[in-house]
Amino acid sequence: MGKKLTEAQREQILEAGIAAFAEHGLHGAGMAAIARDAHISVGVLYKYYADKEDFFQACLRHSLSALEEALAAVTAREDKLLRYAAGIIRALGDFCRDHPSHIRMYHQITTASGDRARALAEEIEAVTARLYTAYIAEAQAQGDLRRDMDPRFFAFFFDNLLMMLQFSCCCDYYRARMALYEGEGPWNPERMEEELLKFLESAFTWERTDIVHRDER
Amino acid sequence: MGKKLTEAQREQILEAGIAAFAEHGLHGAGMAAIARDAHISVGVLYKYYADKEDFFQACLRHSLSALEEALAAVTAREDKLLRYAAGIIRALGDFCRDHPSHIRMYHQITTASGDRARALAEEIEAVTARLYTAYIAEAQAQGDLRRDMDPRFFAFFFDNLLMMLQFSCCCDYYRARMALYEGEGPWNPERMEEELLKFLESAFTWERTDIVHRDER
DNA sequence: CATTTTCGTGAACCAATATTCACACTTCCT
DNA sequence: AGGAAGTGTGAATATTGGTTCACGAAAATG
Repeated sequence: MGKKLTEAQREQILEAGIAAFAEHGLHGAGMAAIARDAHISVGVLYKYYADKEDFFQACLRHSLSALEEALAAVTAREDKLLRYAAGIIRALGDFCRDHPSHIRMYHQITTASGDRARALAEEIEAVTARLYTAYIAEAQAQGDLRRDMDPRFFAFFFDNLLMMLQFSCCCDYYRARMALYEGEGPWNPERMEEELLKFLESAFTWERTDIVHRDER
Repeated sequence: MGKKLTEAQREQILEAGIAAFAEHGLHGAGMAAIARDAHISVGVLYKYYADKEDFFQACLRHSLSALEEALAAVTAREDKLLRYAAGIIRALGDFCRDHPSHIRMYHQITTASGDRARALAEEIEAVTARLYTAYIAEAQAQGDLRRDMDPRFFAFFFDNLLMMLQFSCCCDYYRARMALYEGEGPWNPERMEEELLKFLESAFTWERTDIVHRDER
């Protein structure tokens, strides 16, 4: 009908794209289905975006800016390592609840290969990687972190746990997998955050000494 | 032409399928390409397997039996928790080196959704989930594990770290991501295993007490 | 108000690919 | 050896899905 698209519609298109890429993968998502979900025609997708790849890039940038915003708030606020970790965990948990399909899309992206994978990893992970590494190195210098480990490994393991937390929250496969560990007593998000913090606290601070050791039974 | 397939050829077909599913995903892998890689015609795929789904299931079962074998050896051998953890880490590291495409295929599988995801998670993860949970609960009863945390969470976090380790070893995206943490000094597998064990050891054994605490600066 | 430009539409086109099937070659049986 | 049964082949078929484009409707222009 010729009327120009509103800002809300453009947003709707990107969200429809994210949902589709999240559900069916970069290759599996269909442009026709995306257009239908966004209540526009396929033609308009190709007016605004050169092709499927270009559209996907737009969806990704749209999502990343929301994520960066959520994390920046925590980084500005906290300075003690464990409080920082707690803040990040909380912020990511909220993001999972607000935008589950974004997380699912990130997960789909991890199946890329070759140069494509490198470029995407750089774009998506560079922010948090540098953020965590700098923070953790600083904490070690301040004495808030054990000194017998390379801080880069800490940042890496920390991020590994956070990624799995997000996937376990949003992706069907990882949800089903988590259910296997839950058994009869299901976990709630608060409980999960609390236990992960306990786990991290000891991994962060405890150092093996020759004085402290348990019986060798 | 017309000669019956040898056992080696049947193996070759399954490996070609695994490589294809690993590279392009369940949906993206093409039967024609699989046949070409396995040096057989498409027709034979449909003689041995009803359809693509059936063939995929055969590939999965083939791979899972190899994985179970690798893990069973460790479970039978070790009984002390940290030695067990070290054995599992080592065994999975070896498996990654020997069969990287199998790990990549597992990763692709995690993008499934709905009932499919549940069924696959059950099939793939149930073995390790039960294994780790039982082992860790036992270790806690024996006093090898801190008592202030639910053992199920330990098993879960432990497996989370192991999954990420495997993906970081085999999948392009996760390799690129790990490189961001490595910086200029790349890590070798031994170093990684060692650092992960240190990380786990403190998380496993350290308990917060009111006596020990650091300055609040 | 007439004309031009911009924008959205969706049927049509085309490339990719899962699946089938008539054929040919091998093996087995008598 | 001769025929029957079994097995692999790959061109042909049908379907799916990305992309294009001629059309019509809305805004902009004068």
